[in-house]
Amino acid sequence: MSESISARASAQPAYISKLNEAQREAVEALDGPVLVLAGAGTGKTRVLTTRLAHLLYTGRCQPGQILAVTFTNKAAREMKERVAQLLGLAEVESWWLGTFHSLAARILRRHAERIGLQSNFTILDQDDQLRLVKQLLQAEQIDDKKWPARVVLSVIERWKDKGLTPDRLSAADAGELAGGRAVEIYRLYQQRLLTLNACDFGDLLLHCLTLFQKHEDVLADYHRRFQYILVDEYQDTNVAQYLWLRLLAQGRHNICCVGDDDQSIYGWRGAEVGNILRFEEDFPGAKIIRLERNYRSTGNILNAASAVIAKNEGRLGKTLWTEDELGEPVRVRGLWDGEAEARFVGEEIEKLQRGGAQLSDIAILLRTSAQTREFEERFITLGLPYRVVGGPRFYERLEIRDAMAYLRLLQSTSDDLAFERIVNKPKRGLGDATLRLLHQVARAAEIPLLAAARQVIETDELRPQARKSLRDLLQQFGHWAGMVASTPHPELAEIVLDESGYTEMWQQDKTADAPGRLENLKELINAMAEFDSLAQFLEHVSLVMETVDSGQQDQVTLMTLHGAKGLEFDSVFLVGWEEGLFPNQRAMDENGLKGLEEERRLAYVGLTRARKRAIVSFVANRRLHGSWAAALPSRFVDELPEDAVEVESESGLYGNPGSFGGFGSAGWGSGSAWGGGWSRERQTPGYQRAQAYGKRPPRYIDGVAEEVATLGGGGYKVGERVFHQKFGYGHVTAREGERLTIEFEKTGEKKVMASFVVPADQAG
DNA sequence: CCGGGGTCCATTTTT
DNA sequence: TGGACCCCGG
Repeated sequence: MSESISARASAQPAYISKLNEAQREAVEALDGPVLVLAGAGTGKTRVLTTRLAHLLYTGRCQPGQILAVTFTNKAAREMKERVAQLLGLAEVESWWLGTFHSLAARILRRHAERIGLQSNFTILDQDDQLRLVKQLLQAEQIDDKKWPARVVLSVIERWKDKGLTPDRLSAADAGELAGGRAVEIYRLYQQRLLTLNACDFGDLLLHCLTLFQKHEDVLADYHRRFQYILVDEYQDTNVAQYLWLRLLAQGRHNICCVGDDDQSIYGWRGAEVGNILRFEEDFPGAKIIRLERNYRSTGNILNAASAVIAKNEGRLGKTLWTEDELGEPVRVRGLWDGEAEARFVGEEIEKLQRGGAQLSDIAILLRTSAQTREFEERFITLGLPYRVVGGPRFYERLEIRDAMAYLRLLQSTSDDLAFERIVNKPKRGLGDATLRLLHQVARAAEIPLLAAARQVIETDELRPQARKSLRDLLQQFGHWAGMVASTPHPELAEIVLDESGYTEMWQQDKTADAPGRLENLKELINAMAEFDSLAQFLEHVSLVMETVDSGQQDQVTLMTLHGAKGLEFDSVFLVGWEEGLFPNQRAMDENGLKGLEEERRLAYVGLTRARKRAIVSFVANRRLHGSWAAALPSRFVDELPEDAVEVESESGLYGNPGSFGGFGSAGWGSGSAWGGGWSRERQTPGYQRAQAYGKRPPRYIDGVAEEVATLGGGGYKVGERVFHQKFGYGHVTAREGERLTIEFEKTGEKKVMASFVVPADQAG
C-alpha cells in the first residue's frame, strides 16, 4: 500500500490545491514541533486529516508510525473516515489513531504487568469509582455527609489530571478535605484499584506516565515507533496528557498540535489552557501557524464573536476574517421570563420553517441542561420535533450496567465491584449479611470476593439458604466461564442473562420502564455482534460510552454550549444570557477571573456555531430552584458590538433603541460599575432572589403583553417611588441608564431594569 | 426488602 | 420546583 502511495509523490496531490495558504503551510510543515492555531470554522479538521494523508502520501512514514490523538471518539472516527477517503485506503483499524484514553489503554494493556496490573484489567466508570470512594470513606470513618464521595473523587481526579500520584503529594495538599486525609484516601483508592485489577480513566494516562518514566526500554520502543505525532483540540489537554505527549515526542520532536485557546472550555475538568499558551517554550523551535480565514459564519456573526472574545486577557490572539457578506445582524432579544423565551424561540423557529429552513439546521444552545425543560414543554405544545443532545447514555443505564457487570466478572474474576453489583440481582437472598461476610473473608485472605465466595460455601458460616444460593451462583459462573472460549459472545451474553434470571427479573417487573429495559438488553446483545471478542466489546463500552443517534429526522437540536463545540448550524439560538446563569455565578465564585474568561469562551464558542444567524436572548425573571429571581442581561450582551447587532426594541426590556446602554457611552453596560469592573472583591450576584414570591410573575404589565410592555425606561429619578410586579413598592436609590437600583420596602435593595417598574401611582 | 416521606441540593461532563 | 438520597416503618 505504501508503495503505491509514494509512487505518486512526484506530482502535487490534488488535496493540497484545495487548501488556502495557511492551511497548506500547516499541512506541509511536517518536521519539528508545529502549533496550528485554528480559529472556529477555519478548516481545522481538513488540515488535520490532510496533514495525516500527506505524511503517508509523501512516503514519510508508514501508517503505524503515526500517533494521532483526539479527545472524542467521534473526532477519531471522523478522522479515520476522512483519511481513508482521501487516500482510498480501507484499513485504518490498526492505526494509532484514537482518543487519549483509548491509545493509553492500548499501550497499557501491552505492559500492564510492569505497573502491577494484568492485561485484562477493567476500566471503571464513574459509578464504580464513586462506590469505591464511598466504601473507603466509610472504612476510614470519614463523615460522608461532610465530605461527599463525589467531592473527594473529583479532587482525586484533578490530582490525576495533573499527573500527581499519591507519592507526589503530601498530606498537606489535602487541606481540610476529608478531614485532612484526602491524600490517604487517594493512596488507598489506588491500592484498591490495583487489587481489583482495575483502572479509572485518569489511571490510563497516569500509569502510562509511570510506565514511560520507569521503563526506558518501553519508552524507547515507542520513540522508535511514533515518528510523527498529531494532536487535536490541544487547548483541552490536561497536564497528564501534556506530559504523556511530551514524553512520546522526545524521540523525534515531530509533534503537531492543533487547537484554539479561545475555545478552551473544560478547565473545570482539568484542562490547562496554559498548555497551548506555553507551546513555544515547551517545544523549542516550534512553528506557529494561524488559521484565521473563517469559512463558516457571516461577517456580523464573526464580528460579534471576535468582539466578545477580545475582552479576554492572555490570549494568543487571532483575527478571524471572512469573505462572506455581513449577513443578518445578530439579534438580541429581552423577554419577561423563561416561558416567554421558549415561546419566542418557538415562534422564530416556526418562521424559519415557513421560510424553508430545515429543523436540523437549527440549534438552541443553553448554559445548563436544566434549561431544556421549558423549551421541551413549549415544543411539545407546538408539536415541534426536537432532540435533546446529552441525555443519559445508553451504557450508563442501570440494566446495561448490570448486564455488563456479569460479563465483566466473567472476564476478570477479581472485579469485586461487578460482583457486588450482581450478586443479588436478581434477588437471591444474598443481602448485606452475606456480603459483609464475604468482604471479611476476602480482606483476611487478600483475595477477590468471588474467590472468597468459593471458600465460604465450603464452610457453615452462612445460613443454609444463602449458602445454597451462593453455591448455585458460583456454579453458574463456572459453567459460563467454561463456555467463553467456545461460544460466540453475543450468544454467551444472552445465556448469562437468561440463566442468571436477570432477564426474567425485568419480565416480571410491572413498572412502566421495564419493557424499555428489556429492549435495551436486546440492543446490547445486538451491539456485541460487531466485536471480535468479549474483551474487545468490554473495552469498547468502557471507552466509547456513547449513544447511538437513532432516527435522523428533521428535528431542532437542544444542547448545552459545551455540547455544541465542534458543531455548526444555520441558525443558533443563544438563550439565557443573564448574569448569574451565563456567565455562571458559580464558575465566577469558584474560579474568579479565570472562571469568567472561560464563560466568555463559551459565549465565543456559542456564537461561532452559527452559519447564517444568531439570536441571543435573556429574560428578566428566571425561576431558579423553585423561587423566582430577577435577572439582569449578561455582561456578554453588552460586549456585543453595536454595529453587528440588532436589539429588538419592541421588547421594551432594553428600553428605547437609542438608549441601549451597552452600545453607547452613556449606558449601564460601558460604565465601570458593571462593564469590565467585575472582580473577586466586588461581585454582584446575578440574580436577586424573591423568596417571598413563589408564584410566577404576571405576564402583563398594565394590561400590555410582556413583549411590548415598555414604559420608556430611563425616565425614573433617584428618590422616586416605584412599583415592581414581583418585589412590590420601593424607592429608586441609584440609576445607571436602564439599570435602576431600588430599595424595596419588603425585599431590600435590588437592581432591576427600568422597564420592569412603573411609577408607584400607576401601580394597580 | 420495599416504599413513603423527609431532607438537602442544586453548572458545564469529550473519556 | 423537582430529583436524589437516606432513614425508618411495615
